[in-house]
Amino acid sequence: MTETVATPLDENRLISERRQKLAKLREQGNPFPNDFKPKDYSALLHQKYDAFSKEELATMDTHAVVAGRMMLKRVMGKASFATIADAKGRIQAYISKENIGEEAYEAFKHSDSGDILGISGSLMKTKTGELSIDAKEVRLISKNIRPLPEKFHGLSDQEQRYRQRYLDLFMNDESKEVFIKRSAIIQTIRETLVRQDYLEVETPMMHPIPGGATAKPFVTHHNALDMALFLRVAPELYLKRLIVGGMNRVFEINRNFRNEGLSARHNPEFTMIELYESYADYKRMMEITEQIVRETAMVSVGKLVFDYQGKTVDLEQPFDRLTIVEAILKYNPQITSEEINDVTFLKAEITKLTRKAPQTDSLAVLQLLLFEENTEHLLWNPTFIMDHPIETSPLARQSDTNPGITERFELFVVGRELANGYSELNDPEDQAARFKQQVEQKDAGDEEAMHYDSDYIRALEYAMPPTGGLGIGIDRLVMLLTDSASIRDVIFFPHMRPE
RNA sequence: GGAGCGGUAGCUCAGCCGGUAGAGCAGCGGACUUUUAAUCCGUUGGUCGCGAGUUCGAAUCUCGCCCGCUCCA
Repeated sequence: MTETVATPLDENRLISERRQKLAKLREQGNPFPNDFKPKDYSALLHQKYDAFSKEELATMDTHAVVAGRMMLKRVMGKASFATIADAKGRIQAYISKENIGEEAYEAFKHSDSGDILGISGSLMKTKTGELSIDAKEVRLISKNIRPLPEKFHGLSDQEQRYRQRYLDLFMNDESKEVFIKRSAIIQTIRETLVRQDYLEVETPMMHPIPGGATAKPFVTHHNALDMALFLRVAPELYLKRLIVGGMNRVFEINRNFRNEGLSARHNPEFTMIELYESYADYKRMMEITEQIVRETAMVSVGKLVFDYQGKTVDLEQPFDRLTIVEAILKYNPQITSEEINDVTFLKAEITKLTRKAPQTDSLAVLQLLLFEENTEHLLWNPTFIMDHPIETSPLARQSDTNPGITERFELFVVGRELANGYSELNDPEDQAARFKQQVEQKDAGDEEAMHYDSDYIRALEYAMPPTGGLGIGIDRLVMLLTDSASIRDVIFFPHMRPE
């Protein structure tokens, strides 16, 4: 397309050798032709023909046409073997001078690993029984001018795997497998919800008022309107406007953006599913969470009891349901039921663990802080934690029986938060008061506190049906179900500092 | 933000009690018509992450910076 050669990133001798080869190929024709149409996938050929013997194959009509990247090449004089990788696997090609002609064979000998080749011929078995295409035609489809990583050890440099994901994908089958599973997991969630009469929707990614989660947003600027816009930290407030509008069951699978640090569990943009169901509550949301986790596990792992990072996770048993207080007591037997309700004790304990004194006197908030410090990381098998304090749950409905507590849960698996759900707050006056509290916190210097969203209050004033809402971190779910240690292993292009 | 580990040929790695860089694979040339990381012979290839310092001499020691990984906040 373009004639100008951009500054090469890392031009070296091996590349310039191949550029010369490419120049020669250009003299003989187009090294990037687009008239070769593969008709077969390697994996399907294996499925179809692996069972036949060498002799049976010889009598059958087995013509096949494949295209793919040459991963390995073994030249032995007048005959060669090449391993061709296509989208669904690998197949070996037997390429002999006798069958493809002197000129084509010479050209093949000068091909490089990483070249994309088109091969047609009939299926045969070698004397060791490997199904191979006995090539009648071998064509260069697309010339590779960069040397491939080592054929035995492959590409193992983590940094390069993330920065050059395409290399990782064709060099490491396990990596490709993770992303295929990721897609299947998302597809399964869609199907599960659509089957239950949910509608998939899209709401703005750019918000004039950031909201829906306590998090620091990214800011950008709209030139024509000359105003600040925030990349969304959550779609929640827009999805609930749709509930007000009478869309009974909605979900959205999309990106959220949070302006915080990077880690093995955090990428600045990450994928969440949020769903809202009218006339449901947080208990129904716990049920649907269990259903989604189990169905996606069956699709990607194939079973409900499996290992994550060398330790068994059991998704088969009903997920444990504990209040924050129950969880602390269960996992910290040295703490008594008197101490757990003693503000002075809680403050001292938290100060000991975090080396700084908590800024609150609220019993429920102190219990939550202690939970985060000494219990959260211990919750290996799936556990719903319930009864979150009203102060830290500004969008959740207050308990009818337990003032100061909301009808909320978080699901923890392998020591990490995986999902968060609640009965939604649909009382516009209560919501307005909660927003005001958030604004006070923001004014006091809390960068993560929410803004007052008067348009959202207006929406609630038109009456929102009682609603259950749920958010599941897709990246973390995929990590769990693909045994991935880092979020970077389940995101194609994780955020990296510039090279 | 802090601590630890790492960055050496295209890739995977060795060398690190200082003496001016090595292997395997890949590449190039040659032999070879059933290989499987093919084999055999020959051969090319390096700002040792970047910058300063110590030293007669630094991949190696010291300091600063950059990038990555892990853990912690």
